[in-house]
Amino acid sequence: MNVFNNDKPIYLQIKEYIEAAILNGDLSENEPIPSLRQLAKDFSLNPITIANAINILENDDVLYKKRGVGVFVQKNAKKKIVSKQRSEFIRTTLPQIIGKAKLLDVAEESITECIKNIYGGKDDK
Amino acid sequence: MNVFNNDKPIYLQIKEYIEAAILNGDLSENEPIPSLRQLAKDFSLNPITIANAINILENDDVLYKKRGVGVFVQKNAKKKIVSKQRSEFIRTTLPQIIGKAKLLDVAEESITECIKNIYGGKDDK
Amino acid sequence: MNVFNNDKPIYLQIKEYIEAAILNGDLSENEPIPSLRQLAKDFSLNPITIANAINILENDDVLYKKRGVGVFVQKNAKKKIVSKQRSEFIRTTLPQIIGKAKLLDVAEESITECIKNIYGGKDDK
Amino acid sequence: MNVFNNDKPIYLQIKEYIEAAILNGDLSENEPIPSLRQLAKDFSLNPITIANAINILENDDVLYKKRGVGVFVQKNAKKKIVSKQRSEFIRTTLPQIIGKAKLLDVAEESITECIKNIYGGKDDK
DNA sequence: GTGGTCTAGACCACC
DNA sequence: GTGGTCTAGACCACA
Repeated sequence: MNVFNNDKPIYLQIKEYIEAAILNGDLSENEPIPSLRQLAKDFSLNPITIANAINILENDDVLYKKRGVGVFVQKNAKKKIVSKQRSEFIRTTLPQIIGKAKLLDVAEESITECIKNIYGGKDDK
Repeated sequence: MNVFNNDKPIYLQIKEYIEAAILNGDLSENEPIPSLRQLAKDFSLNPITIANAINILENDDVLYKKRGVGVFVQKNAKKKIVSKQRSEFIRTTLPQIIGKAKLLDVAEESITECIKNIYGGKDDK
Repeated sequence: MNVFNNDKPIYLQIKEYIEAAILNGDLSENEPIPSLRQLAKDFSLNPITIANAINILENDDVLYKKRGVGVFVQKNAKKKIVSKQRSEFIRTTLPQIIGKAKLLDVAEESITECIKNIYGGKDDK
Repeated sequence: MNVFNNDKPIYLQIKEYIEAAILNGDLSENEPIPSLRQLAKDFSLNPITIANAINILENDDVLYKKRGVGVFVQKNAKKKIVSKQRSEFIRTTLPQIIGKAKLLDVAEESITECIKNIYGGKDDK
């Protein structure tokens, strides 16, 4: 019935959904996104909930609005999203996780091994 | 002004704070932790919030209460915390995070550097 | 991306743009202004929005239309605009703004400097 | 019936009301402001409308929230409000107004005289 | 058609 | 008690 995770506000999930759509190219720069009401209908949500998500992305310089016309994807939106998430990740998530690892006595090698597995072998890329 | 992250319930942050204090040895097994009121004062929090965190840890068998005396760290509390969390951490959290790092194009070196910073030199401790 | 201020209706911004063009001589009396379609194209706007602005200025006796020919600047348009606005400006807007400046502790010099910048040297024009 | 100006969104008027209350000392730094629901009742507004205003001020670093406790005035809120409004004023309003004055052929002296009147004589302060 | 704002009323987690 | 979120439905200005 509900595609949304109950642990997070829906508007944040919508925000992430839009970001993902931009990142994978479903929404192109300088192109309009579906109208607020359309999205609300698609997700069976109140338009305000959608507006909430869009306003955050407008603040983040990922979307812009044209009065009476619609909502558009900013130029370089992709770059902005990635760089914002990356800096946030390096500043906050990463030290937090590594700190927890240390507290849990996770061997340094366990982590580096995990990195190697995921980042691929020497000439994987 | 506020040492707490507004995205997480404060009682969970208190719980994690106490766990961390046990893991890194600030709180020793069979020793009392600071009184509920003391903690509440230290963090400028409602005692109920502290009690909430303590009750969870009592349920987890990490703390135990002596009526009229105080709250104590269980024997083997460290082991309990670690064993409860480490395997899941290595199995789930770690790959998830490293995966996200790769998605965000975080340089492998950024991660290893962070590890060095937190884990410190080999005989740091 | 967007030359327009989102806080004001675009048609008002267009109206002010045309008035300014008349005041500073870019549009001369009894001469035609660019066609509605041209303006719409120039600003990437819906022609209706332009028409809206023009209609207001027609009502104000600043522009007049010749059917099938175009839109023209009225004789004495400049005078009309100025007389309509100047006395009110000096009587109301100016003291209001200077009052606000004082409230905000804006240095008197900041204002006089701004005046110099915009009014230019005495024989600037 | 309605103390609010219909030309502006109510939530902006509430925002300005709170800012004014901070500026004139009715709300002190590090002190809580009336609860969202109280304000809603006082103004006969929907709590969401109040929340809207408060969220903007939180973003502006003028207010901060404590979960389940209330909303508080930031340290230096006064300074922040003034400096923000001042820079905005100097950057935007001032050049706009002076520009309009020039278009309207307002004599430079009319402006400087107005400034003198409002900023006071030489040793007014 | 578009987005912006507001209401009334509800339920939630948290302190 | 606090703020956070969501709905359903309404009315507005604007393009």
